[in-house]
Amino acid sequence: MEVRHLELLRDLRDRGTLAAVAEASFRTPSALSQQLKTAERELGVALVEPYSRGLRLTWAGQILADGADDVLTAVARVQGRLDAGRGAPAGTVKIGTLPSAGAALMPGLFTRLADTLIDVVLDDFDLAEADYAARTADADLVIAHSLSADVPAGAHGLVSRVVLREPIDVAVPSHHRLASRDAVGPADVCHEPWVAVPPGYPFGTIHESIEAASGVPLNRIARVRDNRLVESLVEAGHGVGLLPRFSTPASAGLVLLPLTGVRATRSIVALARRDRAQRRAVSAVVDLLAEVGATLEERVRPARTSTAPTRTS
Amino acid sequence: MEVRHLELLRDLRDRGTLAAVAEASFRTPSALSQQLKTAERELGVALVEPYSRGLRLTWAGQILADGADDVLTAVARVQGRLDAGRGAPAGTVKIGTLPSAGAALMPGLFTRLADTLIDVVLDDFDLAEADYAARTADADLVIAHSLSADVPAGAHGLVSRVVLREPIDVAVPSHHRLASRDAVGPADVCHEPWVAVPPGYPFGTIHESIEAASGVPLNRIARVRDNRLVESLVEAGHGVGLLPRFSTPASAGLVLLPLTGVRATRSIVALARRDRAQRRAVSAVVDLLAEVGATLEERVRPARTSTAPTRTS
DNA sequence: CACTTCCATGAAGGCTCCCTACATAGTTAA
DNA sequence: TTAACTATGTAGGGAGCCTTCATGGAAGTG
Repeated sequence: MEVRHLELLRDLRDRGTLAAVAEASFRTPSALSQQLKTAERELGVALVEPYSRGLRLTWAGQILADGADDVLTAVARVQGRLDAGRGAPAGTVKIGTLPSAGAALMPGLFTRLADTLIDVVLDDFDLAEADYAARTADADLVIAHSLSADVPAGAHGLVSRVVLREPIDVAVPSHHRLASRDAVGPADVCHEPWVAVPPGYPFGTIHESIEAASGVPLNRIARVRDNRLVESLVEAGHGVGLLPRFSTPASAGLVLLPLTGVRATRSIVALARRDRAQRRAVSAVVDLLAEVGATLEERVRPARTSTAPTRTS
Repeated sequence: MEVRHLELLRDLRDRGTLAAVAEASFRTPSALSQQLKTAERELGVALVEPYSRGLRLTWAGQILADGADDVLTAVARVQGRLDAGRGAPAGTVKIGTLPSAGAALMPGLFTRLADTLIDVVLDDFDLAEADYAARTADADLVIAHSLSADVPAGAHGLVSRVVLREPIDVAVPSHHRLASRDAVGPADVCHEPWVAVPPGYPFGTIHESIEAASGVPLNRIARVRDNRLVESLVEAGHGVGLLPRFSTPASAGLVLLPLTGVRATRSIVALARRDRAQRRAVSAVVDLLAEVGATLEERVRPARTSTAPTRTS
């Protein structure tokens, strides 16, 4: 039983096809196919079977793929202990993030990393909530979000940590009749024209909650994905929209109002595969992200406290 | 970090010198030396340092050697799960045993293995109690014994299981004045001539306990290791001796008497390295050994119950 | 102190095995 | 049917592991 084979089966389970694994590991499908054959010959069991255009793991293949998680985690743990004995964490951490959370967190992270030996390579992608988990195959750390729970869908078996709980506010133009309010509820905003999102996209559930709470179907004048686009439409007075509080830059043209009466918070979560999370540099970055997140929550909340008393839970 | 390197460091830790590891793995010391160099280059840390004639692990080497235990155990666990899914356990199990316990256990084990797919390769050696643990590097399973506790000295980090608790009896010639007794105490036997063991050998502690309990120094007419030799000297009427109850064949010439008043029991223990213990065939053999042990304990105890009531604890 | 023995290490070369390149065959969708 | 995707098989190059042989240091022995 060779670790190389275990790793291949894990990657095959995670990426689905041999071709995808080959591309990710800079090898040819042929090499991997031969490796599978070798593993099957050595173990005397079928590990994969043809399925549709590609392959599917047999029961034995699944056992080995799952076992690979344990083995590779154990290896990573040893590496972590070695690093710990050697001094400060170092190395390169590959981070993939959803853009808005990255905008809120990365500046603070980069500041904190300045006097460490850790380098960060940053990638960003805008995906459906359930698709972020799969990106942990490529990146050491994936910054995802979840609107319903504290751990996004599909993150089973991954290490996850909430680094920030971010309120989703209602954005209105600064000359709007509601602009001077401290907060708004569903009844206040249900008759406004809305800059909404395409079906299935993250904030959609909040739009639906407003409809459910007020009993009024929203007038969606636009369905866009990009938050900067939402901002510009709202600023121009075409309607109101939903925007995450910390990721939205202060702007003269619009005002963010806390939304009460419906759940309007998203959890920003750092996801990592178990083995990658064992790396000392990776766990250090997660700690720093949580620190940045706490700073953001602190910095904004007291600002409102000065004008109006807040309910501290 | 390659598993091959971890394994090498573990073996080096367990066997002491590169030459010993080389011999055990059918390679040359040169190959291993080069492998160590490669590992040090890849990790950027010194793993070994010259010490006396040989090598010594550095702190980093120790971390990796200990980590190897975890990693290789995880690998073995996967193998075990695979075997479990495949049906009956199979393969070859290498057993090393102390001779007397082997004599008691192996016949029953071989009987039970007859209709399985498991093969056993048997080796035997007579060692000091603390030296059995080291043999787990060579054999999958080591049958050792412990007179003081349930786990022999030096067995830290190994899987151990008591398969049999064996009383150590006083052997007297069949025409001896005590031969008709049901049991004897220190005061009964302290004035007899004794066939004893060399200093440091297993049963020595029991001889000393008899001296301590009776206050009489024993008259040791001989100091021998081999139990068959003890038997023949006792049968010939030269003195009395200590013999393990189950490992001593029924013989017309001598009688075994339970020894009361001092601790006179040894634990027969199956030892295995954590990774080897994960193999399905190995754990199956351990189960069978425990079964054989239970049978031995059962078969002998009720026999005495019929003549004299026993204290069941 | 010389001799022996047991360590580890280094250079040179063979050999195994892994990967790439290229060709082939099966499956799905347009 | 064609195109695009999958996996698989064969042939060949190359990296890396191991062996052989030689060297040097450390400990024990006469």
